[in-house]
Amino acid sequence: MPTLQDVAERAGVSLSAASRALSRDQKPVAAEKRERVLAAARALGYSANPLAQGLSTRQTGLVSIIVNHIGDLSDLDLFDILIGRLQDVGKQASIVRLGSVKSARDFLRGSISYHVDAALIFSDFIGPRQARDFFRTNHVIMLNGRQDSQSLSVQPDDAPGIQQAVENAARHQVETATLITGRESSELEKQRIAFYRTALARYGILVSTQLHGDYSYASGVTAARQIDPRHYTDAIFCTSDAMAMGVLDVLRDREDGIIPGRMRLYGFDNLSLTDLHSYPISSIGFDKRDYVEQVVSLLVDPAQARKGPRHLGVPTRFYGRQTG
Amino acid sequence: MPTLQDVAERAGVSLSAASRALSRDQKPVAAEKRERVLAAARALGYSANPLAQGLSTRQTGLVSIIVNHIGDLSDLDLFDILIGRLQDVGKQASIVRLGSVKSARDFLRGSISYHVDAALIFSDFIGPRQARDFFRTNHVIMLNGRQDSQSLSVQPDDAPGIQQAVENAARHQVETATLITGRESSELEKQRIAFYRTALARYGILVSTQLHGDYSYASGVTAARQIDPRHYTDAIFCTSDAMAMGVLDVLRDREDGIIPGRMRLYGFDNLSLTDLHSYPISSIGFDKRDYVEQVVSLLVDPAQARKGPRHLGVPTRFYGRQTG
DNA sequence: TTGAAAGCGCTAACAG
DNA sequence: CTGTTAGCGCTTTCAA
Repeated sequence: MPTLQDVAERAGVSLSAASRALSRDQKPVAAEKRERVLAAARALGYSANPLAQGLSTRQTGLVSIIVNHIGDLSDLDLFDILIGRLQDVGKQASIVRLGSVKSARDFLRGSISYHVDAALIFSDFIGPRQARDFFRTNHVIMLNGRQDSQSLSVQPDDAPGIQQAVENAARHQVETATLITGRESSELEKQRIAFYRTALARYGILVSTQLHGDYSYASGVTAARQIDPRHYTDAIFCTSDAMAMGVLDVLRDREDGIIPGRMRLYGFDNLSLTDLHSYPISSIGFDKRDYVEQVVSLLVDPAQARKGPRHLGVPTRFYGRQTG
Repeated sequence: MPTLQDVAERAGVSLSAASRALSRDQKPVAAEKRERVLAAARALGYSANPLAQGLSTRQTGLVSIIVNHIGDLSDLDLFDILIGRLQDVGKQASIVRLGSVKSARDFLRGSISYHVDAALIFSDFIGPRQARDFFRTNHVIMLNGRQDSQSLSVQPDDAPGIQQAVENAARHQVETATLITGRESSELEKQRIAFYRTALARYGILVSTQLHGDYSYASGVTAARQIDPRHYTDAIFCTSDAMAMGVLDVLRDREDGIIPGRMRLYGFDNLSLTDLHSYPISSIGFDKRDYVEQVVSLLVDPAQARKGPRHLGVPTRFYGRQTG
């Protein structure tokens, strides 16, 4: 592998001149010299060693994405866009799956993830304080809904989407609703439930039942089976599309049937799976590209990020499909 | 951040002694000295800088996963297991999404991915020769079905699963079948189609039609709409589950109905989505954990890998569900 | 066993 | 603008 030294020699310049010529920011180099260096680099097939660069500059070009595990359907669409955009701005994505790790801190400390330019925290195992302790970079972006005054974060604003969904229900004469939620341990989920209840109350819709799941398809199936058919309800609001899918499949099997007409079903996340003909579930979600842009904006200009608003929001909206 | 220097000073030993004491392989150090070093490291909360280590050892602990894009449903289950196992063996996964990159080579050269311990090629944009050119490591594992005598690879063996699926069809008196395939530009797909045709011929099942899709749900829908209802067929074999899902949704809407009874439907990939009640599609697939173990086995012991068989296989099998 | 010292490849002060 | 030089933090000879 050719080194910068080789390039410098071939171009007949000093090491530092070569370094400056190849630097991505404008450094003082005679135009003619720069040309010779670039030519030499090209001829040799030179490419800088990022490890050596990182050792000097403390920048690795790596961004860690910290998740519990992947396969949560709701994340997939997002990650593809996110990783693509990271690459656009010259960053590499490294995925850390905390689910299979005993101690997150020890694991991270030993790995290159400790030295990333930024860490994007999706895992709800990690709070803002821990996150700062877990990474050498002070550039941590909380995306799990947890945050404090020091941290940076991007968060969907659930209120508008929920408001729109409930308004849609009201417009269709819904009078009583069932709420199927996820883990109430999460602050985010608590807040979300509050939004639903407020919006429903505003339109005079009665919450007849509230059931708990864990966001998964299976838990949606379980919850739906608990709904007493004699206990009338006009609409079911789920805090994840996966649960709504489970609910839909159970309701289809029941003789009293469902949609459209008898009952309305609303999901959450706006998964691309809801485009499948068998799961035409009305949902609530945010624009993924918009969200990713917010994240990237915090990433590309750390200084700016520290001055501007630290907590960015992305509005959700209602996506109507057959079930709502 | 404490450095090795700090640890050495605190322990009252030389830099190199500290290095040896902390090394993961057995290096000659007096037992008592080692203890002091370890204690000092613990006290200081020391953790080695992987960049500096990498600069010396040329090992980064990073493994690149090269894909076209993520979101191909068939990969998701696999990646979760893969990333988890990589972490188990002390490697970090970095995902490179080629879809959004103009020149793969230039992109990789400039990034830390060029210096990874190993590269796992899922993207079918890259052949074995290019792969060797694209990474500094000679440790490239082809997982896209492309390979040559020099490369390492892991590949599902499609034959047994296809054989079993066709046998299942034959046992249920299937006499004519429709084949819905993906891009025939791929060698892998060509071979797969050959397996289907051979197996079908063996049982005297006639292939009445062959249609082309691109593995996606949408293309399955399109293909299914092209099937002439008057043109009788007992079974449809799709080379992806996503296409089979599209087919199923179209057939459901048709008055002549489908499954069970009239027609059998077989997918490919054994997606976890086929566990959804609405898509109970019989499929063909391999054991994901088994597959990942093969990959990891090539990874952990490079020397061994170079001696043993370079091309590892994982058998597929038939997974019966409602449609088959 | 041990420690001094020479790198690994690059960047950034610093003095011209 | 330029070249010299001192690191970045760690591993690994090499003599002792």
